Amino acid sequence: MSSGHSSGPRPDPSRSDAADDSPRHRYTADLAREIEARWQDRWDADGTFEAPNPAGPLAEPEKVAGRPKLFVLDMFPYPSGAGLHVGHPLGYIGTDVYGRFQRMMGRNVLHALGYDSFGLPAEQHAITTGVHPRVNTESNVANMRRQLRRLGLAHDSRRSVSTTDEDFYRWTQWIFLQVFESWYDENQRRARPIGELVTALENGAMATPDGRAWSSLSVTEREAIVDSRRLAYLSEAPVNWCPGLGTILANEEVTADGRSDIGNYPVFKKNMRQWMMRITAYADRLLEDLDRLDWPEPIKLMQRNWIGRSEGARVDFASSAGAITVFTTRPDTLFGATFMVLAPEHPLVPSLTTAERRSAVDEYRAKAAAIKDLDRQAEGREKTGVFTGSFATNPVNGHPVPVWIADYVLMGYGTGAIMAVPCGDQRDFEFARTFGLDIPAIQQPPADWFADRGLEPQIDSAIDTSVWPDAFVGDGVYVNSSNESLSLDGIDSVADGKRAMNEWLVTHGHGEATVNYKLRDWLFSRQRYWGEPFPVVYDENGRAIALPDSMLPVLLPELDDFKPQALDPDDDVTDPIPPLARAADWVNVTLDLGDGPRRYRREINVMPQWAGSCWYELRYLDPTNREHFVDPDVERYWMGPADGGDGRTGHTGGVDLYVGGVEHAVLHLLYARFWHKILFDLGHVSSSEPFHRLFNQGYIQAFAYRDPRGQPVPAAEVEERDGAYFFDGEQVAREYGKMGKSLKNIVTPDEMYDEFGADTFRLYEMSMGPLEASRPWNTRDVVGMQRFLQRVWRNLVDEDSGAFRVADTDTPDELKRLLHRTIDGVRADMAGLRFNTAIAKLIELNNALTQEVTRSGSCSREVAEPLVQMLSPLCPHLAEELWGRLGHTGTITYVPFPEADPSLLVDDTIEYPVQINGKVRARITVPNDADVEAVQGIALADDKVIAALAGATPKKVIVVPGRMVNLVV
RNA sequence: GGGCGAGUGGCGGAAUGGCAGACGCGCUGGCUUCAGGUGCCAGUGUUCGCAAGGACGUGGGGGUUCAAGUCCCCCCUCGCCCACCA
Repeated sequence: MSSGHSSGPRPDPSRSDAADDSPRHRYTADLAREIEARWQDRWDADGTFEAPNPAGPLAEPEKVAGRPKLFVLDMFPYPSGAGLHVGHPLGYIGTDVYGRFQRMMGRNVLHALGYDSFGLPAEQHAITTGVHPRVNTESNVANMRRQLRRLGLAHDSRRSVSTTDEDFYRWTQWIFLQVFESWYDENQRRARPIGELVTALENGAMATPDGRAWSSLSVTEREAIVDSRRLAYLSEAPVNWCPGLGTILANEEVTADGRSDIGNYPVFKKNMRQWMMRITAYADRLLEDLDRLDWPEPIKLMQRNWIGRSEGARVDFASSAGAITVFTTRPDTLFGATFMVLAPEHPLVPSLTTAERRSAVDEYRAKAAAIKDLDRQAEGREKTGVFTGSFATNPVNGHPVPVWIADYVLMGYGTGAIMAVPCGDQRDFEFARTFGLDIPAIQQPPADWFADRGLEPQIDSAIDTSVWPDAFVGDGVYVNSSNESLSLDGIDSVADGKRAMNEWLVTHGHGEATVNYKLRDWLFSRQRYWGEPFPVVYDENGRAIALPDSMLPVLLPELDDFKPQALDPDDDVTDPIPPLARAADWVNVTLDLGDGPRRYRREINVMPQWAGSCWYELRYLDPTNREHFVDPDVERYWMGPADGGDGRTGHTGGVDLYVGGVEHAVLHLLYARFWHKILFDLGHVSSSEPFHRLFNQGYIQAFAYRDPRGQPVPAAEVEERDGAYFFDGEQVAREYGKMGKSLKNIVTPDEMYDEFGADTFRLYEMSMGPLEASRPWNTRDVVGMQRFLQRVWRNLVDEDSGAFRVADTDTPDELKRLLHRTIDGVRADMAGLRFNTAIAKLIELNNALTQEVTRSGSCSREVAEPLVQMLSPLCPHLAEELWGRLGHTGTITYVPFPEADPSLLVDDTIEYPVQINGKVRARITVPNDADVEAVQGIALADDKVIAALAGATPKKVIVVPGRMVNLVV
C-alpha cells in the first residue's frame, strides 16, 4: 500500500491488486478500520471511560472507593476550521496511553477534552461570511470531534465542555465577579472578599489612603477607595487603535511602520478605559510556588523571567515639577548619577519642558509615539533623546542633573524614569558619549580591566573616563562617593554599598529599598464580539456595578452584522465602538439591583480568549453542576495530591499530569495559576496550584519542497533519488519546519486512518522518539509499526484460515524470561512516559514469539495474554479484539497490567565483558552468585584474556558486579 | 546581548559513568514466487583484511576517571524563548 516516500494515500495502479492477494485474515487497514469502528461504538454504548465522581451530579461513590485518582489533562484546542494534521494529536495520544496504562494500574482516571471556542478566527469568519460565529464554531467542533473519535481516545465524553457553552461561560462570568468582589491583603498575602475591606475601613483597622476618617468621606469617595483596591479594576491603558478598521489590534497585527496588517490603515496608540486584573499582587506567590511544582525547569525559568523580580531602590530626585521617582538596582552608584532620562510618555515631561525646548521635545515625543514598542527596543539602535531644559537635584550630593527624555526608557517598566550613571551602565555610557555629557568615575576598576582594554591602569586623580571604551560594571572600590553624612569610599563590595546607600536614603527621606517586577497587570478587555460578556453594568455616574449571580449568565446578544464600525482612517479622536454597542436594546437596560428599577448601561467589551482557559479543567470535574462551578468535594478528590496527600507536606494539589506545547509557557500557564490562586484564597478550591505536574510534548514537523521559482510543491509527490529531490522531473529544494497548507506538506489523521488504521497511527506517533522531543514526520516509516501489529496478529490468528491459534502450550524458558523482563521494562517506561522504548521492548518480545510460533506452530497463551495487555494502552482497538478472541468477555480497559515475576528477572549466569585497559578483549560467563574474587578468577583464567595479556600481570582489576571486568595493565 | 535546549549510522532514534548504535525505516543477499508484492531467514557505523582479527568512531579541542555519548572547562553549529528591564 505504501509508496516509497513521504506520501498520502494515493492509489498506485501498478500495485493496486497487492492487497487483494494478501491472506484473507491479515491485519490490514480494512480490518483495522472494521475493528476500530466496532470498539469505538461499544465504548460509547457502555460508557467505558466514564470516571465516577465522589459527589455531585456525577456521583458514584461505590465506584470511587478504593481507587486512587488520577487527573490527566491536555491543553484543550481551539476548534479551527482547518481541522487536524498529524502533528496535533501527539500529546493527546501520549496522555491517552498514560491514562489507559494507569487504569490498568488500578487508578480512577479522569481524562476529557473540551474546546477553547471563543476567539478571533470565528469572529473574522463571521465578518467575511455573515455566518454567526456560533454556527461556524459548532461545525468546527463537530469536525474535530469526528477526527479525534477515530483515534480511540479514552475520554469521558460527558465532560467535554466548550468555553462558548452558556452553561460554561456563566461560570466564567461568576469567577470574574469573584475577582471583582475581592481585594488583596498584603499583610495576610491573600485575596479577601471586598466586604472585609469595607469592614476594616469602617472600624478603623485599616486607614484610608490620605488618612481621613472613613466616616467623613462621601459615598463617592468611599466607592473610589474600594474600587481602587479590587482585583479586577478599570484603568486607562494604551491600545493599538485603528480607526480605519474600527478595531483595536494586537501588537502582532501592527506593521513595523505603524499601520494595520490588514488594509494598511494608520494605527494610533490610544489610552482607553479597560478592565485590568491585578496579577501583580500575586507576583511573589506566583514566583515562590514555582519551587513546589513538578514542571520542566526551563518553563519555570521562563515564568521567573516573565515575572522579573528585581531588588533595588526607589529614589526621589527633586525638580521644578515635583519629585521624579526612579527605580534602580544600583542605588550604590547614586553618586555617579549625572543626568536623568525619562520615558517620552512620562507624565511629568510637559511640566519639565522649558519654553525654548518645547518644540524639540514635542517633536521627539510625537516621533516616539509613532514607533512600535517592538522597534523601540530593537537591537543596536543609535541612542536618541532630547534635553527638556530642566534640572533635577541628585539627593546624595545636591548636584543639579539635566533631565532628558529618550525612547530607550520604557514607561511600562519601573517608574518610567531612570537615574543615569554613565560610568557604570553601558546604555547610560553610550547616551552620555552621544550627547557629550559628563562621565565621572565612582568605582575603581581593577588593573586587569584596564589591561583587557589596552589601557594604562588609572588610579585616584588619574582616572580618566574619556578614554574608556565602555562602562565599568562590577565590584570595585568606591571613589568620589561621599557626602557629610555618608561615605562609600573604600568599600569594595556592591552588596555593602547598596546596604549603606539604602539606609541613608530611608534616614534622609529620599527613598527606600524596594522590589520591582517586570510583570504588568493583565489587560482584560477586548473590543470584540465573540467572547464572554462582562457581568457588569454602569450606573448613571459611570460606576461599574456587579450583577448578582441570579442574573447570570449574561448572554451575548444576537447581531446581524459582526463588522466593527470603521471610521475615517485618520480620526484618532472618536472612541472605538465595539460590536456589542450595536445591540442597543441589550446595552441599555432597566434592572432592579436592590434599589428599585433603574436604567443601566451594559459593558460592551468582552473578555479575552484566556478567560475560559484559566479554569476549564475545574469544570471537567463537575460539568453538569448547576449549583456550583465545581462541587467542593469533587474538587478536593480530583485536585488533591495523587497519593491522598498523606506525608507530602506542602503539596500544591492540582492536575496530576498536564500535557501541552511549550508556547503556553508564560501567558496561559501564568493567568491560569493566578485565577486558581484567587479561587484558593477565597476558599472555592482546595488546591493552591492548578497544574501540579507539567509536561511539554514536542512538535511534529515536516519537510517541505520548493521548485526553482521558490513555489512550494506537494510534498507527497516528491521523489528522492540519490539524496536529491524531484517533483515532476524537476529538482526541488528541501526545507524543514511546520506543517502548513501554504507549504503543501500537510498530512492528516484521516489519511493515516485510511491507509493504516488508527492503532498503527497511534503506535507510530508514540514510537517516533521521546514525547518531549520534536521530530520530523515520515509517512514512509509508518509501515514499520503496521508490520509489527501484523506480526502480533499473525502470531495469534492464522492469516489464511482466520483460526485462533493460541494454545495452553509450554513456553520455553528463554521466552518466559524475556516476557518478564519485558513486563518489568514496559511498566517503568509507561510510568515515565517513555513510550518509544516501551514499544521497542514489545517488538522484541513479539519477534521472539514469532520465532517460537514459527518453530512450534502454536502460540502460548502465557505470552500472548500479557503481550495483548501491554499493547492495549497503545493500540486499544486491536488489543480489545484479541482479548475477546482470547476468550474474555469484557473490555480490557480495566484488566490489571501484567506483573513481572522477580525470580525470572535474574538469570542463572551472567555474561561479563572483560576489558583490558578499557577495551573489550573477551567475554566470560559466570554464575550469577559468583562473588568478586570468583569473577576475577574466571576472567584471569580465560584463554583470550591470557592471550591478550601476553604474560603481563594486571596492576589493577576492577570488577563491577553484574556489569563488567576491567584489567589495568 | 541574555537565557534555555540540542548536536550519535543513509534516516527517526537507543544507551542507571561500565560491551555505542536497542527498536523501526531504508538498503544488500538468500528462501518462497512465472513475476512483482507479501512473508520468512541473514547482513548492514567507517576502514584495513580472503579470513581470523585489527584500527578508528557519538560537532571540535582540552580535562577528570580503571572506564566518558554521559561529568567539568573552552570553542563551533543549529533550534526555541526573551530582549535598551534601569
